[in-house]
Amino acid sequence: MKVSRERAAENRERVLDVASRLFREKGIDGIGVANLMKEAGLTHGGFYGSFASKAALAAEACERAGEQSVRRWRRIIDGARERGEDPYVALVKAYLCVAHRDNPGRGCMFTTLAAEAPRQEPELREALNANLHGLLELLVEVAPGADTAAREARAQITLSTMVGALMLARTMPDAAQSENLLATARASLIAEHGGEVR
Amino acid sequence: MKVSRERAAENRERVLDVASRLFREKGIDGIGVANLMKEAGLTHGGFYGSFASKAALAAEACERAGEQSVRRWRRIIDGARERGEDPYVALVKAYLCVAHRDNPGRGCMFTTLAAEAPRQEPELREALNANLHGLLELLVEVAPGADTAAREARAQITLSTMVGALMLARTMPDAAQSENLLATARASLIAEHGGEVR
DNA sequence: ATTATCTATAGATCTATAGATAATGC
DNA sequence: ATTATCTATAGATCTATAGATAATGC
Repeated sequence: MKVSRERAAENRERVLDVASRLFREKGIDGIGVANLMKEAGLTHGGFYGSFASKAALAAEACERAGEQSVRRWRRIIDGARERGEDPYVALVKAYLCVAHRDNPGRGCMFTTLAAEAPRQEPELREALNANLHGLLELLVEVAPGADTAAREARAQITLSTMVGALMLARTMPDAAQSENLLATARASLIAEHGGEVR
Repeated sequence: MKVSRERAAENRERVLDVASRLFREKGIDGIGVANLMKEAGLTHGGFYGSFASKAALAAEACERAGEQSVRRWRRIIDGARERGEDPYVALVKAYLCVAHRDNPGRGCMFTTLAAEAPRQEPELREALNANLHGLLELLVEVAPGADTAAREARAQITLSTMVGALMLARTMPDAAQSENLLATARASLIAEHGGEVR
């Protein structure tokens, strides 16, 4: 049951897309090649025609997830500017929301894969590091602060707070408490806007 | 080769201690019962005399890690007060340091196990939630803020920032950048002390 | 006699590969 | 003829259990 070259390329893309979601949802050790391929509508053995190994797929899936993440942040920034809104506030609101908390498979890699990254291949760790610098760069562009140094510091702190708050919000079984934590972090980061706390 | 009842209890404790370290270092799926027992100086089969299952061990190891973490924070707070230092500042400095970054096996569970907790048994998730509330309680006690509500908010934000910053610091392969991020987060949280930013 | 621990193994799962199959693309 | 995908399987590893062993503790 061979398919056209074009269809084969589509299949490879679909495997990558499924992998980037399932690795975030279940962890890299939490999903096997066979089940991953089944989810993409293909069989186990076909995998090794498109990828050298599971580790190579994981690294490529993380690269892709990181690039998508940066593009998404870019769109949020541009969209906010077009509407005359503050892009920093828009980013914080988009990150610290219930939909992001409840969809780890499509969300920020740091909250789902950073803890296991040190045990993975260098290529995967590099993908995470590239994503980290990509997001920090965008944050420096929009973060409040008098000079570049202040904005760089603000970017690091904001990303740290957002990553931590999302993870803690996912830890809380009580929905009201979880939403309260998200709201508190959101309010605090947005209050920093303009460089002073009211 | 049977051992005394007392020695058997010691052995069980050692397995728990090894597990609480190795699970944090390698993830719960990252270390098997056989290797874990070998690390504790026992054989694979002996495990099931002390624990009902690997999942039961994981939950108990997390409970223990959480309790140790809370006791450690308590000691830092009490020690700082005895020396006339600010306990909030002492906690932030102890958490956001290079030694903690480089020793995930003995450090905060949220940075190592929170991402895989949703896929584990309810008992383990409950252990993480209990730890979260235990640490927040201590932070509310020492955090800056005019009233209880302000201190509760400050506690949630500080813990979020610390957890996120430690994870991002572990992601950076460049040691100088990583230490810079830790220092920035530390300075920012400590600057909040007293309730205002200078 | 009881029981903590050991050896050995069943059964499941996982990554990767070998060889077969059948449709594409020259 | 080439090649994308499939079936089948090798070899490793993992959890859990069964039965043996030997020291403890009545």
